[in-house]
This record gives sequence, structure tokens and C-alpha cells, in this order.
Amino acid sequence: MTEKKQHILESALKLFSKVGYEATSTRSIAQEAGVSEGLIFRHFQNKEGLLKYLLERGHEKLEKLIEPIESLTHPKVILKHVISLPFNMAKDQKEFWKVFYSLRWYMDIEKGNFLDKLKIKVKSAFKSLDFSDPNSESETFMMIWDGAMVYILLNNPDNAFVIFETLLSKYDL
Amino acid sequence: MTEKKQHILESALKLFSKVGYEATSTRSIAQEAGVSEGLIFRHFQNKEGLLKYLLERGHEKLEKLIEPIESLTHPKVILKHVISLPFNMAKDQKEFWKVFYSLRWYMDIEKGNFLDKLKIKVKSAFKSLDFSDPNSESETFMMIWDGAMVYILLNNPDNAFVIFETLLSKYDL
Amino acid sequence: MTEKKQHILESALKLFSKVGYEATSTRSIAQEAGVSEGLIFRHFQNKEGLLKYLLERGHEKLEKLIEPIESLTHPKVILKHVISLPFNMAKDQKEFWKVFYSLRWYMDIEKGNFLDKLKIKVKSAFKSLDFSDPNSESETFMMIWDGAMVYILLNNPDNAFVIFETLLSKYDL
Amino acid sequence: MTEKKQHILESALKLFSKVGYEATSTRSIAQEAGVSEGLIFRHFQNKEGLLKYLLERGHEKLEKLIEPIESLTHPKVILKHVISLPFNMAKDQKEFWKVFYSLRWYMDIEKGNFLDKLKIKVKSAFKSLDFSDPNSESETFMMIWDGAMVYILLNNPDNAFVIFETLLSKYDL
DNA sequence: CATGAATGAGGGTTCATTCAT
DNA sequence: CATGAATGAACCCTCATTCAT
Repeated sequence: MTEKKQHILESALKLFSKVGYEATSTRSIAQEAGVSEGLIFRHFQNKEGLLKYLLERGHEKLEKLIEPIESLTHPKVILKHVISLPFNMAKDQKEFWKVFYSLRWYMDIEKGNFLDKLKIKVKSAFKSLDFSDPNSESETFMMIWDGAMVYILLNNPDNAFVIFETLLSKYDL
Repeated sequence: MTEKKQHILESALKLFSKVGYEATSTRSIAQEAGVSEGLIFRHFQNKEGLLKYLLERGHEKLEKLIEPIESLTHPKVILKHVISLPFNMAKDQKEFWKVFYSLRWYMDIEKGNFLDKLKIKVKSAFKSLDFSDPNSESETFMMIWDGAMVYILLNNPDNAFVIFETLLSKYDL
Repeated sequence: MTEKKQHILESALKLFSKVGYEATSTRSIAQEAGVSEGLIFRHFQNKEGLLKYLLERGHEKLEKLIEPIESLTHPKVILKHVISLPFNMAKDQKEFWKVFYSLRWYMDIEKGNFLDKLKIKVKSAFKSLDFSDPNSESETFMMIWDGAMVYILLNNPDNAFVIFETLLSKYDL
Repeated sequence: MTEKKQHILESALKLFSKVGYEATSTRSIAQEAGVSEGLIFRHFQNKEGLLKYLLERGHEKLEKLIEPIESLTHPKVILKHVISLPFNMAKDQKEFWKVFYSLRWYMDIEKGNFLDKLKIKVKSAFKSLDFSDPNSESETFMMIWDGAMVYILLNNPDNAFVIFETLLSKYDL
């Protein structure tokens, strides 16, 4: 990974998350990265290749986020940990999620294993807690999780903590 | 409103919701509508004008959705009614929301009064129910509402009703 | 057929025949035609579409060249008429053939019916003249015809008439 | 001549003859040769340099083809020998001629001495045979020779031998 | 109201070529 | 000798938009 390739990746993520994938020209990426336009195509084949690469790298980072959760056992701790994720994101994670969330409306972006793994963990937690329908509970929980994610990303709220607390109370966490 | 203008609107909404606003060319709209490309610009000035028009018309329809809620008084009935909205959408409403939800990531789309009115109504309901922090409660409630909306639009699930029920239980509705 | 479309066709034929299809940019065609580059694509879809159109039009013109030959009956007159074709070409026919002859090395350009029709006529002539192997004779004749065509196009010779006569003598025409 | 340089030459000849000089990218040559793109430029300065080199080497090989003819004295033997050349070509000679023949439409490729030497030899043969106009005869003969060459290269025919015989009969060879 | 020819800026991409290593 | 990262000009093509009819 050369420095310039890295620059391209950073600039692309930044621009994709700021104005959207479609609205971002390869020209603007090159400019932002201080690089010739051709270099983008040498490294990533085409614009979509660059996007794919970005998404893969994003997923890899997310996988690492999940590891500490995997080893948790107490159900309420699990749920609390999962629901806290949207409220604790680094900047580049936010950028990644913005791209991801805006793209899923029109592109087949397999969420990879990340959200699935999360849901499985959540479901087992609800099972442990003797919920009558763990399936629907986990589905609903993840739906809310998604809502929280979107809320954070779009509004960047000051009162995130209060929302978080309110959410916890719904599940007695 | 001539018939052709109507065709343009329908085609645009269909395409915007299917492939996205940016990815939809005025040419494809004209083709889909069986109309010359120039006519789009005669009627709507430019592509963005067409979008704006579409969004306004969408909001108008939504306003009508809200009217029956406005007159409700019992707080639990209000909440139930509001949270049921994502689960009861006509086809063109879905198309509208898809466009709206995908666009809000990168465009300044004033949600208009619709969501605000809904939130106000919800907040007063929580107040009536003596929740300690009606503000955060309504904020959280609408966040979940959003999550439900996205969930329905993206997954078009069979088990929507079960999710709906699960959601109701969280608020004892 | 608008005037501008006609200009594009003329410019394209001119440039294709002068520097070759591959080496001719759509930009240069537009410039030569005094037309915006986009117009080429509106009228002909893409560069290859323009070429195809040109080739078809060329073939149509050739078909007309063949008509007077079709009605001939005397075998020697037929052969003489056919072999004279390369030596009697208008400017735009020359341009067409240059494009055609340079392209056939790497592209599947079905010669259309023109050369085939010519060969059939030639074969029947050789049959009438009681040649022992009319098939090979006509094949060879057309091969020489091709050689003459190339010779004329590439060298634009002054002594074309002498060559023509020399050729006739080979077949006692 | 390193092995890699040789690979480049072979790959270039192969690709030039298959898809044409213009349509062949230096990248594709490097790939085909299993070599870095930069190496092409180290060895041949630029793409045209590579072509020139190839053409020179081709001509050198042709010179060797001519040597046995140079020493011939009997005019009919000479003519027969010359006209047989198109029908007896090795694979790489064919590749060379394809490149040569497709390029001559738009590039100044001095045919080198090969064809000239051939023509001179042919002319002297016709002189020996007391043809009234040896000049035109040799010109015409070489024109037919060219036609045969093109015919062989483009059609790769099974019946080449019959054509050859038919051609001989035209000159009582 | 409606068409469709026409534009020109900008889109993604490929190209031959250079240069530090 | 050989690589491969990097360039920037040019490529074909699509876009939203205009305008005469």
C-alpha cells in the first residue's frame, strides 16, 4: 500500500460520505488526494472497484469491533454493548456507515457478516432472557439499532447519551 | 395538469425510487413517460425542480395521513396510530419514502411539517402518560419510528405484523 | 437527414479514409463537421455505429453500380465491365473503399452482397466461355480485381489505363 | 538480445497482426510477453520504435527469401518463383505481412527494397520474354502478386494450389 | 403544449510514456 | 536489465439543458 493509494482511499471515503457515491467524480477524488486521475484506475480498476475496496476495508474494521462482544456471556451485558455501538463511533467509522447506509437503497451491498453476527448474538441473549419470541425480538432490536445508527449519523446530536439511556430503559438494561 | 405531465411525474417517482435520483437521467424519465425530453424542462424547469415538485406532492399526501391523528386525544391510541404508519403504506407512498430516505443523506430536504407534527403529537402523548422525560421519549420514539420505516421499505417483510406487535409491547400499547 | 448529420457523415468518411478508423477521434470528426461532439452520439449511438452506417450507405451505392452489369449478357463484356470498375471510381467511392479495405484486416465486415454478386456474374461468364474450371477462374479473377482495387487506391497512378489494358490482354477482352 | 526483449517482439507481432497496431496497447503487449510495461520503452524507445524494429526485422527475413531468386536466370522460372511466394509463407511471415498490409493504408512504410527488387527482377524477366511493354507487365504482375498475397492472408484458403495453377496459366508458366 | 435537434461541460476510463528504485 | 508506481492528455460517451419549430 503506497502512500498515494492511501490518500486516494481517504479522499474517496471522505467525499463519498460527504456528497454521495454517485455525485463524487473520480476527478474530485484525485484532486482531493493530490494525485493524477489515472492512478485511481491503476489501483482500483474503476470507480466501483474503489467503492468495493472501501466497503471491504470498512467491514474488516467492523469485524474487530465485534470481537469483544463475541466473548461476552451475560445477556443483558450483550444487549447493552450492542446497542451502545451506534453511540460510540470513530470518525472514519461514521464516514463508512454514511456511505453504506446511503448506498443500500439502490445497491446490493451484502452487509457481510457484521450485522448478521450481531443479530445472532442478540437473539441468543433474548433466548437466555426467556423472551417468548426471541426471533422477533432480535429482529426488532436490530431494527431499533439501525434507527439509532441513522439518528446518530444524520443528526450528530448533543443529547445522544439521553437517547441511549431512554433506549436502555425499554429493555431494562 | 395535462396527462403527459402526470406521466412524467409517475415515471420520475418510479425511477427515482428504483435506481436513485442521481442515477436517473432525464432521458430515461422521458422514455419511461413516452414523452420528449424537452417537455420535462418546460414543465419543471430542471431536474431538481421535478424532484422538488415530487417531494411537495408527497408531503401533501402525508399531511392527509396526519389529519385523522391530529384529532385523536387518547395518548396510547395516538402512539399506536403513529407507530402503525410505517406498516400501512400504499405503493406510491413507499416510492416517495424511498426517494426521501435515500436523499436525506446528502441533500437538505426539509422534512416539512409532517415528521415534526408527528413528533409534537407524540411528545404530548408521552406528557399525558406522565413519562419523566417526554422530550427524550418522543425523540427516541420517532427514532424507532424511522427504524421501522427503513426496515419496511428495505426488506418488505412478511412478518411485519409480528414486528409491529413486538414494538407495541415495548410501550404497553 | 438533417444537414448536420450529413456533415458528420462526410467528415467521418473523409477522416476515416485519411488516417484510419482507429486513429480518428470523435472529437476530430466533430471539429471537421463544425458540430458538437455529442451530436455524433445522438445520431449514431457510438463511434462504431457511425462506421456501420457509413459502410451500409457505401454498400447501397455499390449496389447501384452493379445494376447495369446485372443486365449484361455477353460474357466478355461482363468481364471487361467488371474489371474496369476499379479504374472508374468517384472520389467518395474511393474513400469508402479505403476505409473498407483497411478495416477488413481486423474487423468482420461482411462484404455484403456486392462482391459476391460480382463473383457470381463473373463465374457465369467464365462458364459461358467454356473455361475448364470456372470456379477457380472466377476466384482468381476476383483476386486480381482486388489487387487492382488496392493498386489504384494506394498509388493513384497516372498509367492506370495501361495497366487496365495489360489486364484485359490476359483474358483476351 | 535478451530473452525478454525477444518475448516483447513476438508478442507485439502476434498482437499487431491479430488486432492491429492502433488497437494494440503497450499494456497488452507487456502482459502477453510477461514483462513490465516499462521494459518496452527501455528497449524500443516508444511504441512506434517497436513497430519500426519489427518491420525492419521482417524485411531482413524477406531479403533472405529473395536471395535464391536473385541468382535465377531463366525468365519463366523467375516469374514462377516470384508468384509462388504468397503461397509459401511461414506463420511469422504471415504475421509480418498482415501488419505490413494493414499499415500501408495510413502509414508511410517504405516497402524497403524487397518488393522493388522483386519488381526489377520481374521486369527483366518480361524483357527477356520479349513482352512489348515490360514496364506495365511487371507493374501488373506485381499488382496481381499483391492481390494473391492479400487473398492468402485474408482467406487462408484450402484451394490455394488451384488458384496458384490458374495464375500460372495466365503467363504460360 | 410538445417535439427533437443541438450543445458543451463533464463523466469514467485508457493510453503511451517517465522515472525512481 | 527490469520493475511498477505515477502522470496527464486524450479517449469515447452521457448528461442536463436550450431553442427553433
